[in-house]
Amino acid sequence: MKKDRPPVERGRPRNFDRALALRRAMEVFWERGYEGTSLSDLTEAMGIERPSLYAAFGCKEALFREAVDLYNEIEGVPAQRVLETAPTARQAIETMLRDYAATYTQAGKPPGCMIVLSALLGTPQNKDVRDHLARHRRESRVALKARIAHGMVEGDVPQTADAERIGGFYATLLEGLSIQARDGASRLDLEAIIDGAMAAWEPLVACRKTLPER
Amino acid sequence: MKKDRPPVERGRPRNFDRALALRRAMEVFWERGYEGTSLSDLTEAMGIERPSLYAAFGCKEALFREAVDLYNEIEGVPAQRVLETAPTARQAIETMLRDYAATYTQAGKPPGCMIVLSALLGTPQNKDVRDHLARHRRESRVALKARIAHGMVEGDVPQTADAERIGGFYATLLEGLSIQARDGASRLDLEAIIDGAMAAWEPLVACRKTLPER
DNA sequence: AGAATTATTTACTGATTGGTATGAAAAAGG
DNA sequence: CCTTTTTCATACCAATCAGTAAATAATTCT
Repeated sequence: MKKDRPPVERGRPRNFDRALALRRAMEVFWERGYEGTSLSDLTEAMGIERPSLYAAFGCKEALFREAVDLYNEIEGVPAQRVLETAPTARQAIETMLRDYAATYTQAGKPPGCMIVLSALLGTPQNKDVRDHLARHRRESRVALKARIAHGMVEGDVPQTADAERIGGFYATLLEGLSIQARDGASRLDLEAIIDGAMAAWEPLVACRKTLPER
Repeated sequence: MKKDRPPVERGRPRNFDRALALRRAMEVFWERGYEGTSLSDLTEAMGIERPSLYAAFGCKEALFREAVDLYNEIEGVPAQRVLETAPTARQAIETMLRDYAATYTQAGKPPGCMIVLSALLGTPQNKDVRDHLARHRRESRVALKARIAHGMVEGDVPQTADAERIGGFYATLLEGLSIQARDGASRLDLEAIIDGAMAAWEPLVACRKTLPER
């Protein structure tokens, strides 16, 4: 029968919003990278205590992977989807690049791509995390090249084009855009770079694939 | 009776090979990044004990900056110099890109560019280190754009070209190459991407600068 | 209502971080 | 030779790292 509970109640117990907490975690990882984010950074941003974090997400690495998945769903999938919906390979790639340029420079969110930036280098013991992101990037490159190959089947890209080279080129540029964004480039800056990259389309697809010499 | 000596001289002669130790430190930072490298990693690689490191280099950040300078001298300056020596802007940029492609994939050395990769994201307290590298990257971009503008003066690039856009494009691609290299791309892979980027040269320089609408 | 269960918080773990104090060894100077 | 100065290595520092144990508060189920 203690009716007089202390007015200063330190922790009010309530179920926290797991999805919201994950979003907050994503933003911190996106901003600081995997190794640059401490558990204290996470709990503070997520508004929960440490044991709640571990109960809900397992460990730091598992939380990061969930955050990456969420990032991919929110920022990556929409930009990737246009690879399927656009009528030509050229439109698909240009639209994808411009979509990414927009997501890389959203106000109030960290610049650049989380999957590109958040675990590039680090200690040997976090190699799994880096490999995980590298696998994501690899899938993106494969999808890009596949879209060009698809254009060759559909006829909007010459049969003689080198899908591997063209895809590698645009994938490289796309990943470079993340660094530009981190270095302060605005959306318009990125758009100008994409203008340049798209000016390359015609000579790129016109260039015949050079057969391996053997 | 104490002899008058220069005030707290920092660079006293050491028994170990300072230049060699610095090279070793550079390689570790290059491989693992600034925050991914611990003092223990450094002392082990450098073959010296911790107090010797501090006596010779000051602190971790100062050592990193010296390592960056050394990296730039060994790997960066030679590739940059061609911007001055090549007869045309196009040759300058193509040669530079291919030189970098070679340095990014040297056997026995970490792939990619230390200045691009080794401190992109991290904790707020290391912001100075990231800014230091960002300044290096900015200078590279400026030099690239200046070389194109120089070509416009010399006549090998049309007066109507947009040096800002073209330079931004090639700088972005160059930084993307570092990530490709980290993801396992070979020198030939990078060369193929550069082939694509150079195929873009003609339409790029032919594209008139779009005046700002105001 | 009261017991059982679930959440959540405080406070802690051992390991590791960047950075030093201290004392031994070696060299230099007389 | 002995003393003074310089260089190195052991051992330590407080702070922070990721991860937990134990205890307390709130909710659920009778």
